[in-house]
Amino acid sequence: MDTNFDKKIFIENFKHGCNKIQLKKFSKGETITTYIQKRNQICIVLSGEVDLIRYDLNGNKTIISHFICDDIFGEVFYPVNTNNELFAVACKSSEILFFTYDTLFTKCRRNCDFHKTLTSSLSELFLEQIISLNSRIELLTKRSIRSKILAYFDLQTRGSINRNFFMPFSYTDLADFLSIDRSAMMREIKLLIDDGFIKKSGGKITLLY
Amino acid sequence: MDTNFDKKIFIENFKHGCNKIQLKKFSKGETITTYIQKRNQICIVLSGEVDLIRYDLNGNKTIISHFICDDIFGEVFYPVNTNNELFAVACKSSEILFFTYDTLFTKCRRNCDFHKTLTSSLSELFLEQIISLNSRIELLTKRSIRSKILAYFDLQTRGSINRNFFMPFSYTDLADFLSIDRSAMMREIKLLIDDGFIKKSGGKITLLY
DNA sequence: AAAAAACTGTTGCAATTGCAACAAAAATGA
DNA sequence: TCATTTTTGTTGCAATTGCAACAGTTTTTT
Repeated sequence: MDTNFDKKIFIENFKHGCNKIQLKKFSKGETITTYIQKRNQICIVLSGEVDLIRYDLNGNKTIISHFICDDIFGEVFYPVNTNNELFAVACKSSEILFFTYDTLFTKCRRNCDFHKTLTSSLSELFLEQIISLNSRIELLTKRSIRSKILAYFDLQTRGSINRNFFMPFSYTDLADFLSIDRSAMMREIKLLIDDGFIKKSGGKITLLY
Repeated sequence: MDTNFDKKIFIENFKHGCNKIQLKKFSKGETITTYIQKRNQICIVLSGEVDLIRYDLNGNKTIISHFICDDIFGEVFYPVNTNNELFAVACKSSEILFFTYDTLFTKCRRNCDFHKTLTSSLSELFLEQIISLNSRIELLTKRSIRSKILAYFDLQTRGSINRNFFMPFSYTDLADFLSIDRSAMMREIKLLIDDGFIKKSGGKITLLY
């Protein structure tokens, strides 16, 4: 993700003591936050990676989303859901910025510049988030495994001249992301190779069409 | 959708002549806009309803999303896509507010209050949008037709005491929204009725579990 | 009021997809 | 370094799902 969001300004301002925002560090496996309604918490990933996890009534674990640097997450982005709790867990050691949504629209005691920056940066971040959600929906609404895969590959090669890319995560995770069975996905990828649509060596995929 | 977005202020300010924002009316079937990259257009539905439509290479029509009052749409929310064009079309006679994303961060000639309101309202609208996209993803990632339907019904009955609701759109459209075959969906709904999970009379659904 | 269009309800059949299960390879970590 | 865990790759089989097709309703248009 390539935002205009200026991390340096954030951290700089943070150091100068805005009292409404907190920066915390987490090591791998630590729970960053649980999604509790009405706390209005917003989190931004400054470094590291974060999984958003749900445990359903049967105890099954699902990774709902995966956040990387500059991504924004928090319970305010989710519809009210009484059925099951969501957890944000650090996959790597990560630095996370915390604040509440209300914070943005009230001035802090020092009336710091941070708030002004934050408010305008936030629209930018929200927008990035919307684009990324829309593109995931675009993939999820494809009606077959083949078209899901191709659409994903296509998205990854946008802007590349050679029409190739390296998988940003494992095939197991890709199946999860596209909400399809892993083995069925692997089968379909093999068929795509046999049909001469793509080439694959390890994590490198090249489109041939 | 229940936003804090204050339409009255918008329109009031518009009348007072902010030169960066346009209000246009469309009658049913009219094309409101085509999604052309780099124009950075943002639209807000003040009244009426709007479909976002894609025609793919085979000429198949897909309704990608359906916007109602207070919803926000525009090409800035979509990833770059060279394959096929998107069209926003009025389903009913509609009033739409137009402006560009850049507009928000530059003052208009009159330095009007509108901009201030708009900027802060916008975060609110963006947030609503993110919540609604997340909840759609939640539905789309369910692995079976039955669980998709139940999750949708569940979402609709949130907050209702009688655990019932009226379909906000046709069953045909619901199948589209959940990205499943309509006949397969109808079959599954019948099974849910037979299994005693739900009750259905016309567009009214009651959950029995 | 009649005609046309869109939506609902249903079904048999075929195709895709998910599931279970396993071996091999790769990555992790003790 | 060796042991353990995770990921990849593969397959047969069963189940779900999509497709096609049609009749009956309802809604919209002329």
